[in-house]
Amino acid sequence: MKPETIRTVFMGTPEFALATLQGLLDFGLNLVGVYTQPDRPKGRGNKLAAPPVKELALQHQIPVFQPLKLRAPDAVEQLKQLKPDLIVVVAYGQILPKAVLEIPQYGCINVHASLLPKYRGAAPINKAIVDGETETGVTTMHMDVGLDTGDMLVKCGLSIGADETAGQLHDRLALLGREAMQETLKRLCAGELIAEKQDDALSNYAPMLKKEDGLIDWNRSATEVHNQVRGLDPWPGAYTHLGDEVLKIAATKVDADLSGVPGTVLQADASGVRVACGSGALVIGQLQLPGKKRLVAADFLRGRELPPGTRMEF
RNA sequence: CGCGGGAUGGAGCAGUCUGGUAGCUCGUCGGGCUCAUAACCCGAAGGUCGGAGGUUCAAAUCCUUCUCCCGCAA
Repeated sequence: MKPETIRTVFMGTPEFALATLQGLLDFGLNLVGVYTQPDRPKGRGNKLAAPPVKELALQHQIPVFQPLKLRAPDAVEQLKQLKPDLIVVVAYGQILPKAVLEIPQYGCINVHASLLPKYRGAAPINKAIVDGETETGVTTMHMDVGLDTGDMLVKCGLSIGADETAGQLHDRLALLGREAMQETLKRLCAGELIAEKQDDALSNYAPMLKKEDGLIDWNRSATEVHNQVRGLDPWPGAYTHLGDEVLKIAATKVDADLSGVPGTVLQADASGVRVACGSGALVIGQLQLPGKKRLVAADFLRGRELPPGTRMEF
C-alpha cells in the first residue's frame, strides 16, 4: 500500500500537532483535509487568532475545516464527503463521536504524549513532571469512544531531565510524536500494524490544567515544589504571594541542606532566592511580578529587596 | 472596542497625585587600601525621562495620540 493512495484527514490544533502534520506531509500521504478548532479570541485585546495547525495547512493548500462542534450532523456529513481512508488526530481539542470514528476504513489514529495507559487526558506532559516521573514518551493508538483508551500501536520513550520544564519536554515529545506516527504509518502500509490493549488497572488521568494548579504550597517538600514549578512552566506557571501581589517563579533548584519555617526567605543573592519548604529549600532563579518581565534573581533584587525572614503567603 | 500594569544613563527600580536644575541599588572606567578579593574607601563617565503633538514662564510630572512589553480573563 502506497502512502499517496491513502486519503487522509488530519485533526489537530496547537503547536504540539505541527510536527506530526509535517511528518504526514513528508511521508507523502494524500492529505484531503485538516480539521482544527475555530479561530478564537486570544491574548491581550482578545484578537482573533488562527490555530498553528491552520497556518501550516494553508501554506500547503490543504482545505481547512473548523467546525464548532464536530459531533453536529452536518459536520459529520461534511467529513464523510472527503471519503477519508484514515484520520490522524493530535491534540485536536474535541471528542470524536462514534459516527466519526467509523468513517475511515483504517480507523482514527491518535498520538498521545505519554506512555499509555499512564497519563491519559489533557495534560500528560505537565503531570508527568509534576509527579516527578523520570521517564515518559508518546504512544500512538487506534481511537475508540473512551478518552485515550484505544488499542496501542507504537510507543517511543525518553527520559525526563532533572530540571527539565514542561515547555522543553513538550518540544521534545512533539518531535518524538512525529517519529512514532511515521513508524505507525510505515507499519500500516506494510500491513504489519499490531494493536495492543491497554491495561486499565495501570491507567491514571492527567486532567486539564487550571490556573490555581500553579499556587505553591510551601509545606510540601522542596522537590515537590520544584517539580510543580517546572511542570507548569511556561504555562500556567507556578506562583505565590508577596504581600498582596502575585509572584510568579521559575528556574528553580532544590537545596536539601537548608531548612526553616515553610514559605520564609532564608537567603537572597545573585545565586537565587532561597525559600524554606516543608523539607529542604527551593532556590528560585527567576521571579516575576505583575506587569513586569521575568527577571533573574540578581536583577530582581536590585529593584526589590527580599531580606531573610520575608514571608511568602500561600 | 474584554480588564489592568509598565516604558526613566548598561541592568533593576524610585520620582509622576501636590509641574520648577535626575535619585537609589548595581554595573562600567580610574585611583586607594589589602597577601588577596566578587569586600571596603575615593572619584569619573554615561540619560533628548519610549515616539509625536498640545497646555504652561517652566513638563519625567498635566492633556491627546501612537508604538512596544507584561499580568489577569479567555
